[in-house]
Amino acid sequence: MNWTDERVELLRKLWSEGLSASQIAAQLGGVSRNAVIGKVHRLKLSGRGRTTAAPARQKKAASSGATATKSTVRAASTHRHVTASIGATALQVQFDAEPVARQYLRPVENVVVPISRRLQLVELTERTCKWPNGDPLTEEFHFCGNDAGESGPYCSYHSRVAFQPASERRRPR
DNA sequence: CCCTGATTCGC
DNA sequence: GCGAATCAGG
Repeated sequence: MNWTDERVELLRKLWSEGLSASQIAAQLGGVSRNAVIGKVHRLKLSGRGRTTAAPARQKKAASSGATATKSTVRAASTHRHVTASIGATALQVQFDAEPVARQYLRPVENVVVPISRRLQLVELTERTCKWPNGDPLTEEFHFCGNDAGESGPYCSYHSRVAFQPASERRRPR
């Protein structure tokens, strides 16, 4: 892959939008994050507000079933578009509009999908949750992307949804 | 360990 | 100019 004007332009755009080098590399395709960083420097584009950083970590996969409660309860509040940026990683984290909307229709336990990192297919790694959200034919489509550990393809939440034992299955009715 | 950007240096 | 290897840090 060579740096065509278009690719450089896209690089400039994404970099200015605050995406990390690895994410930009993923979207450009054919280049490593190092390649992106190197190019950024050569273009003298470094430093965009927040310098050095790596606070994009959604820790705690929970070791016992107790932890799961937290996220479920929290999201139940309101559907404010909490545009939380995780440090330098300007991932636009928001609550899924659809799932939250159903909340008032059925105030049952575990109905809300936890925060999604809204990753594109190319951004998935071996450790990101591959639970798909939305219609694959629309722009809205994305993957959960939260930490999936190494025990499976999904995060703790989606693992429970996907591999729900028949005994625990509550008939949605 | 995961990830982040920064620098170096052989190609 | 390019980018893998390496460094420094959260």
